[in-house]
Amino acid sequence: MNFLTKSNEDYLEAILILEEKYDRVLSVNIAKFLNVSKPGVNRAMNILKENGLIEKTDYSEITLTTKGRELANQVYDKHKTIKSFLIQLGVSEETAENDCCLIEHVISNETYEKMKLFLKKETAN
Amino acid sequence: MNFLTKSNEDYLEAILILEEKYDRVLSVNIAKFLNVSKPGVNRAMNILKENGLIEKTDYSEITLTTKGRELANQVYDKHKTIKSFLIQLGVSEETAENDCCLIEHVISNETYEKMKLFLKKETAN
DNA sequence: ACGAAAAGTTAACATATGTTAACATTTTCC
DNA sequence: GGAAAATGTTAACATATGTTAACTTTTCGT
Repeated sequence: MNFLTKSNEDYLEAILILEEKYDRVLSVNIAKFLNVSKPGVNRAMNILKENGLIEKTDYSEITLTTKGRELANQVYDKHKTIKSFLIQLGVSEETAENDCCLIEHVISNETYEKMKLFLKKETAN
Repeated sequence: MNFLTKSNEDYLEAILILEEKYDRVLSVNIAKFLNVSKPGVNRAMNILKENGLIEKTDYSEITLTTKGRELANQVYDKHKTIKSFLIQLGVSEETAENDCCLIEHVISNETYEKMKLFLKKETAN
């Protein structure tokens, strides 16, 4: 799907989620949201920036570029779809949330498509 | 489920699979099977040995201990169940094989149980 | 506006995992 | 039995990712 590592995909996704929730996104918010250290966030932001996915200067807040927002949305959509799929399977909301974070990084597009198909069928009833 | 990393779980599983197929398991077979280098196998074997999961001396073949075999079977069972689940979902055999290798390392027990339940229901028809 | 608190950065370190190159040992086969 | 091939090991390196400690910059409150 893209050129980011799992970890950086998570950072990117977190920015989108936090942006929807608050007016601006600070490193410290990402750190708290993902339960990682501030230097961890800092390094990830540099990588996202190098890849043209966010805009940021030293000590500034973080904003998604158009490209970054698109990619983040793709990742987040996948996240939400897999979560719904797991819930449909009978998994609890909490576990679904945890597991989908991990599954979203490893499954093929084919499996992802089949999950969407399954959801469509089940929801039709 | 256990104390091994994903990677070492893969190495352990590979030993079980190769053991079923051939009379004895050599490092080079594992390297070919997993598509990794010989030093990679060597290091992993040392870790498995330290954890009492395999028996091996320098330059010797590799055998699973009772504990190692049990754990390998647990991992492999999970592998096979997830693969069946994906195939039941409509995923191709090849993709199912690839994806289950990755999924098996990340899903919770709860999700795993739901997959088994789903399979049981579907197979009942 | 200034000092304290909060946030961000940098440097140094740790671990997991993969690699290649070089070397050691074992196996195979004439 | 000895040389060549196969296999195994070690060392050195690379990358991804997380950490803590120390420092810098910004923000906030009075």
